[in-house]
Amino acid sequence: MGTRYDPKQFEAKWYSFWEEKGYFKADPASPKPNFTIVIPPPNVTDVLHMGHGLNNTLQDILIRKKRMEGHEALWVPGTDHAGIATQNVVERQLAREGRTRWDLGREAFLERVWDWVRRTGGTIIEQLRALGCSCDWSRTRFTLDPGLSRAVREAFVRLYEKGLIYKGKYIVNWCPRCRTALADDEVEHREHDGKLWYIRYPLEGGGHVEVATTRPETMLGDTAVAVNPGDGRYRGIVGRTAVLPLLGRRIPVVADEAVDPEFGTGAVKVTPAHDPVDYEVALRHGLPFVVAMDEDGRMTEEAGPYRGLDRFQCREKVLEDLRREGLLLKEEPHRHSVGHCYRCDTVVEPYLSDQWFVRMKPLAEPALEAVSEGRIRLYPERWTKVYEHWMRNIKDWCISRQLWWGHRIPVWTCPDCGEVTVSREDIAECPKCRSPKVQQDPDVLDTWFSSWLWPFSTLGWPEDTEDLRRFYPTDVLVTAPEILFFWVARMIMAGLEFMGEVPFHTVLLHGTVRDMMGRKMSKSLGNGIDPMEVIKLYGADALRWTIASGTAPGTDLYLDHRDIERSFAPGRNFANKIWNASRLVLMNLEGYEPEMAGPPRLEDRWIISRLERARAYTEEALESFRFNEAARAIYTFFWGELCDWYLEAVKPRFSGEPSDRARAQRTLVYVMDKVLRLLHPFMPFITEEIWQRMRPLLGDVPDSITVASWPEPRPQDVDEGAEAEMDLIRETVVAVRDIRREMRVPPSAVVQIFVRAEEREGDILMREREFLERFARAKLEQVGPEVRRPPLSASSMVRRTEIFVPLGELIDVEAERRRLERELSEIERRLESLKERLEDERFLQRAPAEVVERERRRFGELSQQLERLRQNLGALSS
RNA sequence: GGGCGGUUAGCUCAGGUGGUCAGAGCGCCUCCCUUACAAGGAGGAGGUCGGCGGUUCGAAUCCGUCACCGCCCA
Repeated sequence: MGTRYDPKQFEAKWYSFWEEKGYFKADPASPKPNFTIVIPPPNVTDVLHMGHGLNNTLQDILIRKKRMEGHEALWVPGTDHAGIATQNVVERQLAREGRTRWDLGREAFLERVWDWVRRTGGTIIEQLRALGCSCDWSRTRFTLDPGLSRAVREAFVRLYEKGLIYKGKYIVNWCPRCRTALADDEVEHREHDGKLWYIRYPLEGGGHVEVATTRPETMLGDTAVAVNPGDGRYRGIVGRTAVLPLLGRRIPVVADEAVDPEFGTGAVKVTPAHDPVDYEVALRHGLPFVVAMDEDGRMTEEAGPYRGLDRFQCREKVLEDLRREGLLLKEEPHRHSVGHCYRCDTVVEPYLSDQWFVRMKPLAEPALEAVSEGRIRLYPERWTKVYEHWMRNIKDWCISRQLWWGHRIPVWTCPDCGEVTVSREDIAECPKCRSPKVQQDPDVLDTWFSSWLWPFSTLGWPEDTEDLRRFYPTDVLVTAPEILFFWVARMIMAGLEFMGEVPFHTVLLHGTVRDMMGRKMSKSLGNGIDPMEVIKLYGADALRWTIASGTAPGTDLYLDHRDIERSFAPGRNFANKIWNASRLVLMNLEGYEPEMAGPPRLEDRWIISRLERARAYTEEALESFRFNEAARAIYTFFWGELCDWYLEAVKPRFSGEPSDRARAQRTLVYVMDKVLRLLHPFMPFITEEIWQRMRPLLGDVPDSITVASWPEPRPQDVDEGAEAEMDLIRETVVAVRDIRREMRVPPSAVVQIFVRAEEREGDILMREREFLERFARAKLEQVGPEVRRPPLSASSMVRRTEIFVPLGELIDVEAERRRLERELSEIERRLESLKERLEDERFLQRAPAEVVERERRRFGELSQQLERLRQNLGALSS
């Protein structure tokens, strides 16, 4: 074994081994209980980023633990076709060649996207392997696979037949760059410093009305001016006719509750085809809809002289013209939020168009109940409220997208007889009039319309497959809260609607990966950390460790992209510690014969007891998704107890008496085996590497730690006596070390120690004398209740035991005095506050008896210590 | 405008149900290349747990309020 941890030597090797052995492959016929996770499918366009690293590390920890616990563990991997994102990538490539998708035509374009997907779409899947993810790759799915496409059709047709899908002309969010509609939640609102312009609209028959707007270009589509019916200022003009400046269109003044009298002048322009609120107003008042802007964000015929202008150019031109005509009264700074396309960041335009919708209310109700009744639980719990609020206020879901890449809407229209056919299978002729001219709707479905089926479409739905029967519902869904509505909520609806059962019982919502400035890591900001680079430099285990120990429930993970050493070295250092501790153990296991082992010594009982406590804590923390606390429990046990104390304690025994040596070896093998198992879900590679080296000594165990059993509770291992005794030894050692350091005793010098102790403590110290002497670099001269303080000695107290270290010339009386005085004042301080409390009648009456008792005991101990300290301080002067 | 989260050591963060909980890692300082590990060992300094008010015998921990930061929804 090399002296340094070098993950490159073994990570790839073990991953191949696991795959070859088929450990990640779930068997639907197995008698074990299930544990299933479906991966939040990354976009095919994605390369692994830290967000994936976080998301998938957590899933892998859960799935590996359950696998070790003897579950039939299935983690279904796959990717999402990501309609807009993927299409954008290829469109950008085309743009570089000076072409558009229309130049190629639908078929050739799709060919090209498929080409690209086939070439690079698998990248992230390979990268997940490097991370150590134990997915069942034989079940890898893609949302455009034939099976999943069938699922989409089935879902669409069923909803259509139930009357839950309809087509209609509505105002939708339109991205003029992507040339498609977006769902409400695909729009990102951002505060923007804009302006509010005040424009004068003349009234027929004299007078005028002033309106305020943030989007003056839309006035070209105005069909009314509206005021609030309760607004006295405008009572007189309701019902009159205004003349739209620039175009001369005659438009009525109407009164509508939707108008906020506080906004601007209290009178607003109404643009029904380009504003969702105005759209509603128009319906109420029977106003016409004038589409002044087209799907590219250019002005239409209706805009008259502005026809053909881009919306932003048009705004400038309109303002200029109004100014010239003296109709632009003023402009003032105005902060408001502007919607942007979540894929390309273009400013979104409300746009009136024909779209397909899903009626959400009927789907949302059972999904809301499932969470409210606790059939699905969200962690952290606070998300429950967010979920419920959204579900109660749900709006219909616009599912059509004017894209080419995606599932084509399975609706055909016959131009001859007008028949509309919705079908699971493609049709070539109209089922009613046999016309071969039937045409399929050109639009595709929102990507989420396929991913909301993911927990069961990946298992074979709508076929009644063995996998589906066996593995649905899944258990835990691990994802980021950002897609709680996009995805999680809709999966719950789909699961209930199509499977009649919730898709998972637990949703684990983790944080976001951010940089040190709190910004979300993203490629566009250039603040990302490439997980592959981290793996190369520090190993996948180090990466996973950093993630796990940095992930408190629901909190964001902050990483420094400018100093990745700082972020990941701790994980690498821990791995190195594990590596070297294992080397020590393995180097000393020669001639290991467990049957020869003699009785356990104090440290043996102690470390086994501590192991059990660490095990219990880890278990509890993991079951409640407190990954960071589980990681910390293992870390402190391994480093702070096993390495710092136990390994040091047993070293001499390697060359000692054979039965004692065998006992030490046996304990080491036992502890290492167990702690490696506890660590395995976090650091699968290094634990496998070391476990394999120990395996010949472990007896009848599986071929891999991946399928070794998860450590079970062993309450009988907890040994409070051993823990208390070890504490005494450890504290005594620390006390002597303190004195050595304060008195600048050379590290190599051996000091003498005299201990005044009660019989019980004295016996322990005598029994563990070798141990104590080696750790403290000291010689234990005298122990007993009557031991006197030798002259020229430094002293210290461990509970009721006093330790004296005679120093002869080495003693620095002043330093010792300072040391004792420091201790003294600390004890006085604590005594003072204890005294206050114990003199407080109300405390004595109302605090639980055990608390009072504990404080009394503490007070007694401290008083005694104080007394001794004072004596020692006094002795110092003499 | 509504909702949620955060504000704890120089930095990044932990601290399930209120009573040794004032912690970890990194950084800093001192000493040590002791044959598992210098990616290490032994120690140390450093915080009135954002402000104010309240509940309580007792609050970093519960409640209210304010300030700043961030997120979500409209």
